[in-house]
Amino acid sequence: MPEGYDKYAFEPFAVAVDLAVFTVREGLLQVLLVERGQAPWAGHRALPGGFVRPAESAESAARRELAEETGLAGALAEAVHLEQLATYSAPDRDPRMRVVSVAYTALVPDLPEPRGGGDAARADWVAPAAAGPLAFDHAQILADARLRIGAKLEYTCLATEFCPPRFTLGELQQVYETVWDTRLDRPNFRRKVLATPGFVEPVPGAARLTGGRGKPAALYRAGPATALHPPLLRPEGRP
Amino acid sequence: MPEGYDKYAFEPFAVAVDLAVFTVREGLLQVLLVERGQAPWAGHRALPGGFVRPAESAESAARRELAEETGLAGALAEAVHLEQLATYSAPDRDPRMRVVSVAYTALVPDLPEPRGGGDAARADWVAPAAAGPLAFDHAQILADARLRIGAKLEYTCLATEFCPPRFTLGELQQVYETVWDTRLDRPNFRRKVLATPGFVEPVPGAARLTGGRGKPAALYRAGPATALHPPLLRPEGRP
DNA sequence: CCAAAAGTGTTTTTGCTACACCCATGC
DNA sequence: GCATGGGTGTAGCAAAAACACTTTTGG
Repeated sequence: MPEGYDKYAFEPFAVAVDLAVFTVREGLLQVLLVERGQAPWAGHRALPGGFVRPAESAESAARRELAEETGLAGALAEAVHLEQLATYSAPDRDPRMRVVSVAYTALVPDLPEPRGGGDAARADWVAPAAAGPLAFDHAQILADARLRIGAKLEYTCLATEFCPPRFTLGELQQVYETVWDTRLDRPNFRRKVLATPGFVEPVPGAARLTGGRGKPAALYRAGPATALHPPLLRPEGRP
Repeated sequence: MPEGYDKYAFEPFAVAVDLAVFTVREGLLQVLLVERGQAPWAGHRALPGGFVRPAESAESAARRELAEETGLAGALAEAVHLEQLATYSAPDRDPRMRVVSVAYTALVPDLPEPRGGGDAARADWVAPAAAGPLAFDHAQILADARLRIGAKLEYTCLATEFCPPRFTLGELQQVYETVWDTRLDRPNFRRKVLATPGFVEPVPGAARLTGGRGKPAALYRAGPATALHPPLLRPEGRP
């Protein structure tokens, strides 16, 4: 680009962010979706998102939108795991103008009801299978995000992001079982998790909690580790 | 965005692609870099790249730039492994205007000399450590790309992308050793690779080849598999 | 007492590591 | 012959799968 380049010479690009915010609720992996009130794709569900402002990065925009859509307070919103997924740039993905969208994946624990914020009518937790046709290329983004999460559970400590600050190993196992849609052997799962230094730490004050009937479970919190060595492979070769 | 939104109201964004093209040459992992002839960052090396045109996607732009910079013919350029890495969007990453860059990673076998094409003076293969300070945030992009490649060798069949169409298991092992900067046990490596269905296939016509002295090695080609189950973990916990 | 969920122990199997060893070629 | 790189065999160890079993709660 030469010095005297005219930055207004071309049809301009807009840069947006789209968010795939996941949680585990009622034994299902659910995603936060908004209902579009206006054309195009009026009446369809869509991923929450918005445009990147002139002075902010895509990551900042994503975190701002996340706070708006989930209604989380600032300090809480900053603790949420947010990760860039991919960028979608097909020339015709938005009929209004050329929009390049940077998609992010966020993982949150089971929150109180989401607040519909910003320009979107309301935001709801929906199981991806029951979402119906999505606006734009959001079905593709959602599918990519789902694949990525499943893969990352294998070799990172990401699963704890779905859990509240204090959780039981049973809850953690349910996260894996929900995301992978498999059953895991409890004794073996337990050993694997506890054998990985820094994955989870026991809460020292002998605290316990019961999820109904059954023996009370010990409480853990997320540890400082971020990677899982060796990985926790999902059973895949077996029926 | 309301219907009557003025697409020219804001300072426009430009969308670019940057390419981290890797190869394994002379026992080193090398990357394709161009030398910048003009400000900003004149005289510094940079990743090859360019702007996304109004009618193309970022992926198309990346493939176009790849063909231009490497001088590969069309059919060959399409076979090259090209993968989106991440998008870099810090507001001040380019002093001229707001540029959001979608970075791609490409893996190519040891090619004949690269051709300097397009607006860049010339392109050269350089070992990342010997590249000197890079323009813009390209050092960050390069570091991210390097990490990603190392990780992907563990659980994908990507290593074959560094090899010519017909290769020996010794060459494949050298790819791993070069990227990971470790030594691997030949018998065990061999077994792992051959035990993974679809990773490599023997070239049936008992073809062989010698890289100098020593026993001639059997030739293989890349198989249809794309993932590695179980993964080929790099020795990391051991001295 | 029974069901349900947490937690412990044990056996079997698998896969990986680390070597030792043979084969074919150039010098 | 000998150095060099390709290819095969094998013993030992360690992790993981499968499953039996005990513990502690609610009804």
